[in-house]
Amino acid sequence: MSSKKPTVYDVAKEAGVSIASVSRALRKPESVRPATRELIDRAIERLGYVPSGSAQSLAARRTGVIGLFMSNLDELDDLQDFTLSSVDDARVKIDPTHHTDYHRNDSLYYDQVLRGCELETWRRGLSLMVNLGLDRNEKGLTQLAGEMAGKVDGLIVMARSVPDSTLEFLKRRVPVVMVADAPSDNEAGYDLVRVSNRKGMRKLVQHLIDTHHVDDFAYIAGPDDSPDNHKRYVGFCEGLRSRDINPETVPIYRAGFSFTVARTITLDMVTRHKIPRALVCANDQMALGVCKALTDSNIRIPQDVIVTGFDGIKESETNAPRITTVSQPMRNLGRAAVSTMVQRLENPDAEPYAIELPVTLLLRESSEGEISKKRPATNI
Amino acid sequence: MSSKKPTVYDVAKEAGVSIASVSRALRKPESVRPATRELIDRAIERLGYVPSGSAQSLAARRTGVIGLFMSNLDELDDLQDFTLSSVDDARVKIDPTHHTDYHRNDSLYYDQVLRGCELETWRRGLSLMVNLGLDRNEKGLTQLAGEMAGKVDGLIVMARSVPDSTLEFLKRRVPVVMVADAPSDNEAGYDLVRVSNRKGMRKLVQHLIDTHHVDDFAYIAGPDDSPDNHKRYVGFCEGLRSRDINPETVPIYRAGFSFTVARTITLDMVTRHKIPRALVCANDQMALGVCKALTDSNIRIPQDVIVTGFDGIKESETNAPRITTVSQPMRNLGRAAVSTMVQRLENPDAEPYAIELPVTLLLRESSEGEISKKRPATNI
DNA sequence: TTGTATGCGTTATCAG
DNA sequence: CTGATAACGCATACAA
Repeated sequence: MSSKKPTVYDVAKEAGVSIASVSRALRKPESVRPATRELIDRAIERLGYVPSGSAQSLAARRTGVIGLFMSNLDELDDLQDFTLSSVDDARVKIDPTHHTDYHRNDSLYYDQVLRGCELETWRRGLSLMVNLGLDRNEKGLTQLAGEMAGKVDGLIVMARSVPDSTLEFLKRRVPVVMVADAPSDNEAGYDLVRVSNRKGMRKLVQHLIDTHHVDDFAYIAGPDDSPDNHKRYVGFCEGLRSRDINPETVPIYRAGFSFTVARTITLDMVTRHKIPRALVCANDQMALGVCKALTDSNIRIPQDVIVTGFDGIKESETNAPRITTVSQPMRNLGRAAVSTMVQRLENPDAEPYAIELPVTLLLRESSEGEISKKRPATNI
Repeated sequence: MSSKKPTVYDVAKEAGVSIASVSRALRKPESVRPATRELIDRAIERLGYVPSGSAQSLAARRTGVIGLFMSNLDELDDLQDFTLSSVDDARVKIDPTHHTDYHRNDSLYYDQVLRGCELETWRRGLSLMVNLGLDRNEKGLTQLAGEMAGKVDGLIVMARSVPDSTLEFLKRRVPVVMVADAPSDNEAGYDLVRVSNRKGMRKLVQHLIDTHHVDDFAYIAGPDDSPDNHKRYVGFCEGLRSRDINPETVPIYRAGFSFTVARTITLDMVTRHKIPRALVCANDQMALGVCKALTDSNIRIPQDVIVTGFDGIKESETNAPRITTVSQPMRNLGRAAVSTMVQRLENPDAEPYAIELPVTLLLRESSEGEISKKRPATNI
């Protein structure tokens, strides 16, 4: 319809005032006489004027946008070229089996954190810009993240989605908040939002020992380069030591956070009759794989073997039996990240923040056996 | 560290060239002599220069950002004020029962569409800006969406997340792509991306009649103001008529897409002994509610009653029995929306697009009974 | 190929 | 309270 987007000039002319007044009427309405304000509002209404975000940002030196950078690479697996076509019919498909495509489960984790970011930015009147960092090489990643950094006031980065060098680069331009556990605590000049991996795992282990008198463990670990994985293992050891069990007596199996690998490993354990009383897994996916293997081998959970996970993904709850796990406050991770970023923006020179969110140990059938049905636990 | 962010001027000075060359070196590297390009690249590197997105957008008259506006209001229910605190411990909770908080299932739908948008914007080198439109009144909504419209090249709007008036307003400023079915086809001046609701439901009904000889239906409908719901019902009727069944003989129950309401309704039907051979639901949540009610009443699915859903959410697959449903290509909805927007931006004066994505009828145990285990169906 | 100058649409500073 | 006017950081047509 209208050929060009109206600008302040158009509005000013239409209202018979100067552009300065228009700007004021929008930003500080009380600083302009009601009569003229009325005039301006009308003009705006008539023209359908909407301020240009770019110009606003440029002049005000802030965008009101916070960036979220995530990687989760498994997306690439099923990223086929997509083109619009006119196919338009309903296909029929007999759906023969349960799709155990657990490989995409961490997407769910990201979704939740993302949702938390959306909520908190919304609540604060900010916008959220989301960018995936997929298959690119480091140079491409840096460039992509750089472009983003140019468009936002601050960047929230999910764990391990960019290499350290890129992070260094980004930090030079905008404040960065990492959502992740970090190798050492006061690592670098960025803020940190994380969960109590260590304490959660420790408490879990102590519970198994105190309540179920477990003294025969095995640990299914994630990838070595994952700080989360590391912290959980540390917590695991702490728990053991606190009850006078030497962690070095406990076998560790590395399954890289993978359902399939965990399953294979467990099947192998079954074959070799080397099954412990409790299998503690560094995440839920692996716990699910372990359960699958055990169930298929007619080994009872938890009567024969106790299985535990970590994260609290949906499947840990829909699985049979439901899996005892340490649930992360994923939504709140996102909200905390945004809140931290806002603080940082308001206070650029403060010391690096490092906030740690509490986790919740969820005791369920995979360790407790039958649980009496009380009222549902509230969850956040 | 560095007090101010470097600009083109800084780079130009550092490299001993003009700002134009710097700009060119970034935009069209081949249009600048390798030697000077090298010079510039070095300077950029040294200064850690990142172009200002705002300035770029302002000068280039495009932002490279696409906006996604969603509403899903159930978020508000659990949106408590969130503040950073130093709570830092692991809580323990006995998790006594399966949380059937199905009320949050459509979040999953949104997540998937969103994910599709992320993928496609990424693939095209664009950015995605996400905004929630929560509890605001119409005026607030319009303002929020308006602000967003000022920051993006185009706006993708999820079904029913803004009132029509707001839509009209937005359309005056940026191209709009709706993700939704629409009451009448060539409704207004915006583009449309939707799925074959009608055809999917029709095919489902025909299958039930042809294969299972069902001649005794009941229909569990969603909210009246949902075009999706409406189209599905139309398809339902078409399917019946195509097999010489008069749709008017089929009772309709309105459950507003709600698990709980559907469950209640079904329990009532059980009490009154008015259970048909097949219960066709307008979405999966309701189908899940129906199943719950039937199972609790010791009624067998599908031997006694066939139950079907629509959407293909995760729970339709993890439920026991798995629910026959018409699955929507949610990811592709997002990707199609972005693709459509890109086309629109390249071709502003084209006729309104209206693309319709095919759905897939997934036959599962809630209608078929035991299904032989073949290889898993591939899903996109 | 490279440099100069102008415009993009707002905000903000100063006078009036 | 209102109106000129100078940034804001970059792209680009035009000149050199």
